[in-house]
Amino acid sequence: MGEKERWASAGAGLVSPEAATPLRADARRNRELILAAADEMFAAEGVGVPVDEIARRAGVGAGTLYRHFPTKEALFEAVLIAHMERLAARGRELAERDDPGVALFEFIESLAHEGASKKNLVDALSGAGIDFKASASASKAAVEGAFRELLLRAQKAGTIRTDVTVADLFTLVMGTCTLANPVAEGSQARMLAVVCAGLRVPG
Amino acid sequence: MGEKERWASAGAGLVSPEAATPLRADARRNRELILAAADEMFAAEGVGVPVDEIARRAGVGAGTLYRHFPTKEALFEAVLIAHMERLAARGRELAERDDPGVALFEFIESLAHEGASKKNLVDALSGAGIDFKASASASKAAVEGAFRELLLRAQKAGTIRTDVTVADLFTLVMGTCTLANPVAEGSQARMLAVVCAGLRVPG
DNA sequence: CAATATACGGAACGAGCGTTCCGTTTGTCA
DNA sequence: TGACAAACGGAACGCTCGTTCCGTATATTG
Repeated sequence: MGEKERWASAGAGLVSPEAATPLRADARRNRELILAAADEMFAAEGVGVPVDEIARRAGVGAGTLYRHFPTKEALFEAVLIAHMERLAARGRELAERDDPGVALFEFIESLAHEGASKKNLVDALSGAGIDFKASASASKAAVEGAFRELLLRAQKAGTIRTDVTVADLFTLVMGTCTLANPVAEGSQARMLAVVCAGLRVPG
Repeated sequence: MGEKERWASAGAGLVSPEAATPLRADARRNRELILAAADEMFAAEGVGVPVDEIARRAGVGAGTLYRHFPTKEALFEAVLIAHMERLAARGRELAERDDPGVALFEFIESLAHEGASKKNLVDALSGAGIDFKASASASKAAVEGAFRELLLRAQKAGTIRTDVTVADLFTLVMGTCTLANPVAEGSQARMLAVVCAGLRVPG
């Protein structure tokens, strides 16, 4: 009774209007704790972390976690959506900039920064074995849309070579994140420098 | 007894001299079938494939598989070593070339080609959560050594910017492989073009 | 403060998968 | 060809992990 629907709207996050019955205070607090814990754990250990561990980290029982997110995948999606919405917002903000070239480069940097050591986000954005449904794919589309506009503008301005696609860039930038271990200091910066240099129109 | 030792030398593959007791004919044949099946399955489905499925694909029982490779990880390692040895050989071959720049670019292409749609190799080479022991890390070192020499020569020749490291390049190139789905035709080629362009010394 | 729906915790269940065990088959060698 | 070690197949075991269930606790409302 009504629980499925609450889940659905909760999954959509900031997008939909508030659910019919507002959550009880402790429930809302726990929901946030779970999301925060999941974000950290997924980022640190990958999607393989046991659900119980996330629950423990959040200081709640497994049952509580499942009350809020009916499935591990749903939890994962909720975490991703938060990241993607932040990214999309950043993209829209950069679209206002004057120089399309530096706007694109700054977005690329944000992308890399957000994705660093978050293999989940990386996999999700590059589409590796993760199939989105409904709200999640909408968020992904928002990110891609913002990125596409930035790229197009920079290409029209003559700063960027015209043969690369949004998907190419996604993969390239995300690739620099898959190995974000603190091993090599400045490694990611150097890689991004190479990519950005390679993007400029030759000559 | 003596089985552990046979495993050890079998794991080292082409490197060590032949084991004391030569394998029976059917055993040798099955070993090859298992390796071939594992290579295909790992490449297609990732390291998550059940061992039983590999055994079935190879047309043997699970027990047989475990007789040859005492652990799933051992099987995985054996597959990887084969790939790495091929790569290292290619690197040594290219080190003979006249133009250090094109030699490096050709090696990068080989690397990308070998790694395409083989997430296992990608993860292994970039060091993502896979810890090698003994022979495997030797193979990895061989690949890295060959790569390092090619890079150094090209940098000395003034073709390649001097701030990038072998590790950077590994990550960058492997990044172009993580999404090798047949979605975008020519995507990998374009990405490699960007990377190679970015590697050249500016000006 | 009492009544009640809401939410909680954690034990228990079941599926999937790596690994082992053992009775049976087959290659090898005299 | 007969005997024996080597190798085989696949059922069975145990562990991990996602998910469910239910008795208990607590926020909310009048």
